[in-house]
Amino acid sequence: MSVQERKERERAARERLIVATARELAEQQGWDAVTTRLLAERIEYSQPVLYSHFRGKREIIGAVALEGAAEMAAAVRAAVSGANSPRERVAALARAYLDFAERNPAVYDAMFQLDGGLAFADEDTPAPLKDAFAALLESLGEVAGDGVHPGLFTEVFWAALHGLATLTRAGRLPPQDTEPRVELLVDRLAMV
Amino acid sequence: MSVQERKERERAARERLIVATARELAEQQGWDAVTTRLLAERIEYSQPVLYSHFRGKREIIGAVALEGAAEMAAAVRAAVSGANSPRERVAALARAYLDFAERNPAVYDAMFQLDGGLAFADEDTPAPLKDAFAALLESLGEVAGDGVHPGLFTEVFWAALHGLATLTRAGRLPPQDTEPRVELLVDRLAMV
DNA sequence: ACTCGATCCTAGCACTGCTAGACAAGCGAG
DNA sequence: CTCGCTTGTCTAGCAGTGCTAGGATCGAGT
Repeated sequence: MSVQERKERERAARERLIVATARELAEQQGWDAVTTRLLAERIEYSQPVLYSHFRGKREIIGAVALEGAAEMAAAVRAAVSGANSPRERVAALARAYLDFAERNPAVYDAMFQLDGGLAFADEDTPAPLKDAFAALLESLGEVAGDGVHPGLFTEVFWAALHGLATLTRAGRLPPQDTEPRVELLVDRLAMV
Repeated sequence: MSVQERKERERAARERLIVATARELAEQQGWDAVTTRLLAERIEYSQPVLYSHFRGKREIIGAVALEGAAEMAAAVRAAVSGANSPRERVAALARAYLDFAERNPAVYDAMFQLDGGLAFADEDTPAPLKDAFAALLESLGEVAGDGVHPGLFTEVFWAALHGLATLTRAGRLPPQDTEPRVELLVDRLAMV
């Protein structure tokens, strides 16, 4: 069975290569440039190979989104761990979130803007997505305030961050005032 | 010159027909279904006619977005006018905003999600967009709180609403808890 | 060494946004 | 009333998209 195991390993490696290449291409030239043809050429295989790994382009986007969710969760947790007061934890979380969105715009798009065919806020939501939300909940739950459901508070805070991230990146908000916006958001929403 | 005037009138009418049909089609079947072919068929002209009115599909989306911005501004102002306390004004504004996004998802997408080729937060931003932001500013500026720039406060509040609207509609947030989310947002952010 | 199944690629389909060039309709001039 | 000409419209087609059927090829197990 060693042969089969090797093939499966190689296959898994190729799948990772597809996802990594798609992500790289999207970050460099935007998701519009991630055509199945160009992606196939970059991984040095023909188009149909992509479809032996994924149902279609949507699933490739979804795979990038899952990868991004795991990274974002880690980034948020790392940022939070360096702060000691609840106020600083929330501020660090907000900055880490917006920073991630700014540095990985294509991944952020894959997660929230594009259709990756992923289920959200559901029982069959993929684990990385649930965990990313959990990472937010861990720090935000403690500042929800009396009588406010931590989950609900996290949703609202997250929505505010998401709004700032998308509107800024789409040119709807001038980018220079990000820091005061974060300050305002944290000061008002979090009960410290 | 009467002949030319008539022609210009007819041409303007056809342009309105294009925008209205695109919007209708998008609301019914989503923007993916708004292909230039189908749109042309619906208005009972051939494809190139579309390109004699707009540079391309982007500009058609942009036209829908401008129409939507005007309507949203009106909806917000109408909702606000019925409330007397600042607290109620802000709450009414928030509900009107989210209500508009929910009832006109395709228009909302044209405004904020899709690329309509419009300039934002810029000097050559089209008037309807500036006015829509002004409509928000009128009611939100008064509850910004001491020492907080009204424009900055409006941006943050708007971003929060935008986040709630998009995440809810994309299935990222369960739709039933919209009202408590609005309550939380208004209670915390607005200084009344 | 050979068979046969897994794996991959070539070629192509239906569709997209967009455009060149042929064609017809309707205007103003004689 | 007729004739040229501008203006407007349509047919046909291009290049590119996601996706797939079917044949070629390669390699593992007998």
